[in-house]
Amino acid sequence: MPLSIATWNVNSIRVRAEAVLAWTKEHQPDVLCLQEIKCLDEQFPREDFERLGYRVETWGQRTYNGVATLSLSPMEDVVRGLPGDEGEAQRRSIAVTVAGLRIWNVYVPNGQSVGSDKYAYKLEWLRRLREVLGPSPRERDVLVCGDFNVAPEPRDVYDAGKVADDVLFHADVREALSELLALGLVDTFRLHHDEAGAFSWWDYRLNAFKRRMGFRIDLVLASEALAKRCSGCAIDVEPRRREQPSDHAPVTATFG
DNA sequence: ATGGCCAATTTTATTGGA
Repeated sequence: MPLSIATWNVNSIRVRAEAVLAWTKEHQPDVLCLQEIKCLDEQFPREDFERLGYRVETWGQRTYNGVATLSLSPMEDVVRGLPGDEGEAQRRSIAVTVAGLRIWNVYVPNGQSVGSDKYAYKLEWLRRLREVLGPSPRERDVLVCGDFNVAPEPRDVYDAGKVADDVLFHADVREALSELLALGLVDTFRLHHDEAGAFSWWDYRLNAFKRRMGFRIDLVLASEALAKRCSGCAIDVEPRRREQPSDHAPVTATFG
């Protein structure tokens, strides 16, 4: 049975509720992973999505971060956060199981600037994600999707020379992403597209979207067994063209 | 030229994002 999984950093669900609801109604992904909901669990517009047939699991926080996973089918074994999170930790991940498929929804830290404390936290967070996934991608069907805040390769940024020291493309974070992939995960977009210039995020400043100055940092990673059944992966840039958009575009992968 | 925009809160500035 075909299954579609979408991931979208919405940059505040309260500002974007109408746009996200319209997109969800139009595309009806089986599972929708949202990042940067920027609200408490009780502020999430749960009922609006339930009216579209979705179950809703949130891991929100005030002001920053926050993730939510929505599913047309029941979700089991919901795990909020990562091992090692402190009591007041940033809320950046939620894992659920849908039809036997383990789905991690992640919002990897941005890192602010190379060499900063936040950059160290980004690398440490990626290490903890790798540890919690452990050998699972080789043992079962696993998806890890979300905003990774890392562009994997030169063809995933608008100008690899210009952004070599960018916090989204620096060698250190790309190495950390490589180590995650080495667990047995596949970047599903690259199963179906070889071209450069396909991006999922554009800075609000600099007129970056119109100038095609983007990064592909929103990814759907699939365990190798699952990747064999991946029938497509696409970035939908339409929502980014509209009024008051998120700075990220949604990415949808489908499995046969 | 190293900034510009956007969202939330601490709101007429500041912080963080990416």
